[in-house]
Amino acid sequence: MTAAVSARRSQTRQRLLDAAMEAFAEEGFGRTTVERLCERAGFTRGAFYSNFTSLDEVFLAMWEDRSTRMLADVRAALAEVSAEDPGQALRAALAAIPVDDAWYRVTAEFTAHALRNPALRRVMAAREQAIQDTVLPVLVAALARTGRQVRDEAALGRALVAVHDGTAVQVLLEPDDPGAWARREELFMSVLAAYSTPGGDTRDLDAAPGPDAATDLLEEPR
Amino acid sequence: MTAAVSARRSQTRQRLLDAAMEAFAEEGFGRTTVERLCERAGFTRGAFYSNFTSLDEVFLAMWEDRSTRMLADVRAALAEVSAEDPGQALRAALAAIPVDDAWYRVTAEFTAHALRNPALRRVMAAREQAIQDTVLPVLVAALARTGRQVRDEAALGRALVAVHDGTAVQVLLEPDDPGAWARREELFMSVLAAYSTPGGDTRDLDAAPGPDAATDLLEEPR
DNA sequence: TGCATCGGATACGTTTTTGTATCCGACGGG
DNA sequence: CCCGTCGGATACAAAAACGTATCCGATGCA
Repeated sequence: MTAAVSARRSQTRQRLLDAAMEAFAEEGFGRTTVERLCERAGFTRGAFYSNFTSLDEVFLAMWEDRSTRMLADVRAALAEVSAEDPGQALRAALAAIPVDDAWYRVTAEFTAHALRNPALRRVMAAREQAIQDTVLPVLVAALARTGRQVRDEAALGRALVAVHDGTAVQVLLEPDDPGAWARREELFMSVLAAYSTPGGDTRDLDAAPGPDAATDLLEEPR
Repeated sequence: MTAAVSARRSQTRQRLLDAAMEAFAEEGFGRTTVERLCERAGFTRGAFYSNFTSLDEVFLAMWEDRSTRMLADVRAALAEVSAEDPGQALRAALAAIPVDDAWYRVTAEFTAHALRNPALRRVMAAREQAIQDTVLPVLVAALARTGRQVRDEAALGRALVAVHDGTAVQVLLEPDDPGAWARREELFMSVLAAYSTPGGDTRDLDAAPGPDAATDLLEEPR
């Protein structure tokens, strides 16, 4: 009964979600119409309204679907290389979080959308937290293996996400610039270095080098 | 003749552009209709089609208008504090480039749009370059005054822009988190420190500390 | 084999949005 | 003071998008 029939249902639902991803990426969320979305999926509007109630709903469902899948990929990729050095661990994480044209377009619009909707804001914040929770432990462990200690994991996590987002646009906006990728990695490494200290042991925190030290240095020219 | 009459014209044009900014920010570019845009501006569609040919055109014109204005603000703000230390110079620049909710929404969508349109991509790239050209000299000078030298200005410029973009979202997405702003500044300072070396003189570049050093350090655990 | 259910298609009327073609009033020149 | 031009409003027709109400076929169960 519900076994095969519901399988069919979730199949069409998925096809609709996939079509949504395509459509939103190519035409933009706002300019996408229910009709054209259904054309892509090979269904009629009837199917759509049977599975969803609005484009907004699909947007959210699709974004969650995709980013959940992506997070799983990252987890899987990191599980394998977790025993290497920080540079390699970071590169593995970067490789697993693809800098994808289409996905970036969609996420950019979703972000804009989320900035207008508190509920969506929370969804995005939670997702970012999940990404940090996945990536940080591996990175911290790899750093520790080289005798480096992270002082403020939360700050490092946020910094890495910010750098990822910021550099991803640059890379995508200038696909011809070959140096873009190198600069991106360079920045990542710098941040990793700046937010960790060489000491395996916890020395006096206030005196330790790191971001705070940099701030102090720059604040008071001497 | 054309003096007062064209003044009137450019006035309404500007009011339309301002209304576009509002509308795109609140409703999103895609969901904005010519009609509603005109309502905000207090005109009819007639006025719109007399000044523009499509929403896309307005989008571009409006974005260029706003970002040009913003760049002028930055220039003005930096002209005043250029004699201070790097920290203050950076903060001045950050203050002049406002992290504005509405503007961010619009820019996010514009970016997504630009990723689909080569011409717009070039517009955005040029704008980023202009921002870097405005901010970097001041920053480099301020750093030099404290005896610090920037090794790769282009790389630093890109890094700063990336960090700005990346942290701006975070700050906006979590307006309640008081630590967000502090973390943002911390990251900026770290980058500034990582991309400059303490030597006022140019030593052997390959041996100097900095991003490359960090990369090397992390790549080969020892 | 017949029946009930469920997923999706079809068909329909309605509302929005669009773009243009035409009109009106104001302002500048003679 | 009258005329021409220009900016914007009005009016109109066409098209697009919507959401629902209804129908049809397939699948699962008795």
